[in-house]
Amino acid sequence: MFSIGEFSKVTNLPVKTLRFYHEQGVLVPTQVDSQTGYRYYAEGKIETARLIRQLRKLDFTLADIKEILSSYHDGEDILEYFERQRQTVQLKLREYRTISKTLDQIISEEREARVAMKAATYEVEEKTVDSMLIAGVRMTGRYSDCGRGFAQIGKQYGRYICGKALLLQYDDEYKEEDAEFEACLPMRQGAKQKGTGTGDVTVRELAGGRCVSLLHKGPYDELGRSYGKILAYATERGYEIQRPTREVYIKGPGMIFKGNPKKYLTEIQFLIRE
Amino acid sequence: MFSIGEFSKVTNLPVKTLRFYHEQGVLVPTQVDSQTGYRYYAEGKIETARLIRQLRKLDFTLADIKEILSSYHDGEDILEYFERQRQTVQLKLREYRTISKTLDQIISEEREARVAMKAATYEVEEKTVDSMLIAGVRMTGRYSDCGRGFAQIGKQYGRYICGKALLLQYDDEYKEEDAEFEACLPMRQGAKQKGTGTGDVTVRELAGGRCVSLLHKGPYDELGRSYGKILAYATERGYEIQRPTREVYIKGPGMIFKGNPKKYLTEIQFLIRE
DNA sequence: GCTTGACTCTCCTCCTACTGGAGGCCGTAC
DNA sequence: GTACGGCCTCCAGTAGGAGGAGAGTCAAGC
Repeated sequence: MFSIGEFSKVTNLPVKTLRFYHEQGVLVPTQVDSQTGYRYYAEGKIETARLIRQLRKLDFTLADIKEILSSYHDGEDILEYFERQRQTVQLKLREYRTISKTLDQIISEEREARVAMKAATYEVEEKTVDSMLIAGVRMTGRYSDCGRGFAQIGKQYGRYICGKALLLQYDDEYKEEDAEFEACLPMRQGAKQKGTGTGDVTVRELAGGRCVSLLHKGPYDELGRSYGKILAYATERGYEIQRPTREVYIKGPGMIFKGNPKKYLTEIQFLIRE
Repeated sequence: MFSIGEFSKVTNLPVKTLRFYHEQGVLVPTQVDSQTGYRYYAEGKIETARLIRQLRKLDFTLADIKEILSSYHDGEDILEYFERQRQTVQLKLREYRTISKTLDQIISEEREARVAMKAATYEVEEKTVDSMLIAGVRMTGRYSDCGRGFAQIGKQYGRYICGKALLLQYDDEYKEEDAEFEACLPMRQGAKQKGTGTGDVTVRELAGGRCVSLLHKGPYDELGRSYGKILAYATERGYEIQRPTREVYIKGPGMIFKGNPKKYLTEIQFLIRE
């Protein structure tokens, strides 16, 4: 017979835990001195303790363990317990996988935005953009409603998204109310048109080409100034601007944080005919 | 201003939870009626509530959320919180992955054993065994000490194990005390000799071939009877038995459960020269 | 002004699997 | 005599709520 302290050393279970297991009826001492209340464990209990430790490592609850220990003598229903446990664990696993992915995405987005912020000159530049696969929703109304479009794409093609949101503007002039635009998200290869073609989300290749580009830092209602600047640049050089023009949301109100509008970063792109 | 019930509907947070968040100082109502104690939330709190929900979905603790919410106004330390959180989540993810794997392994072993139990005829059979890659520990002593050998292999090559444990017996006769045997575990391709060759664990190909085989059901100390049976069969047919002979532990005392010795299943294999 | 039913309040307990600590009993060694 | 180690019970706390009791409050209908 072991005293609780000795048994604790033998089984690697803390004394507190042994007392707790006794209270819960999971691992009952062989004998309890009715005078002193001292617990004594027979040698055979070591095996039970080992078993409990193993099952706890597999994240079984104490209630399950108690059941397993009692039904264990009978027969072979053990497999069922393990299968149920596997289900439980798989569930948690999936949860954490999702969380981990989301966290990774947020972190890398934030990092990219930070790099872009550092490298930005806020001067008009000329560069080449590649063509890319996009999913887009054509809308008419206020620009501020574009969020609904992004949400719709996210819902249908969420797992294909592979870059920053952009907006295609089809109007020749600035319109407050009935603007024609398209909310777009870049897609990974493999994204395919899903809808029946009721005109909601279309997946297609967006052509690239030579363009003038300007980074705008600040809230969206100050975009006008930057548009003036880039337009002046293009006109000065006699560039012919192709519709639709593009806005790329390098850093805006994210999924989690709305962030500070003064730190929003938007790239304006005018594709030009050469 | 919303009452707690209205705010609950707007934010999809249970009333209980809102009260709890108030108590914890995470989401404090805009105003509390000092007479009635009624909580009232301004519209601006909806955004905060949404943010808290998102962060909870990412498994941040309430304490973290409280900190994030307060430091959020200042600036950009947010990334650090997310990185720490990712670490935490990765840890849990790894834990559950390990558990899930172990559970899968136990379940499939148990299933296999059950199938073997059903299909078993307990008659001597002739069959062909394939050659396989094994890790083995040569030992001298009692058979019952073989557990130490398996443990040693498990420690060094645990992740390569891909089948049932087996025992090679090098003696010509049955020995109680100074038996010569080797505890072996089948290895996946890719397992390579690790040790410096002090003679502990060796990894090598174990040749296959034609053999006579008998399934023994019951405790190990009753193996003798089955050995008698298979030996009689081989002698009768004039087969020449090759050393070492083999025992394959189809079902024995598992990692978790010792199980009922009466249900242990062991295959005896005698390779024969043709 | 009164009643009724829906809301809301505080306070308590419960969940899991322990951990930490206070205060006290028992036996032994010095 | 006392210091020490081992053991006991009981209480509190952890994270993030859920469930419920009993009492007060609000708004609408009569």
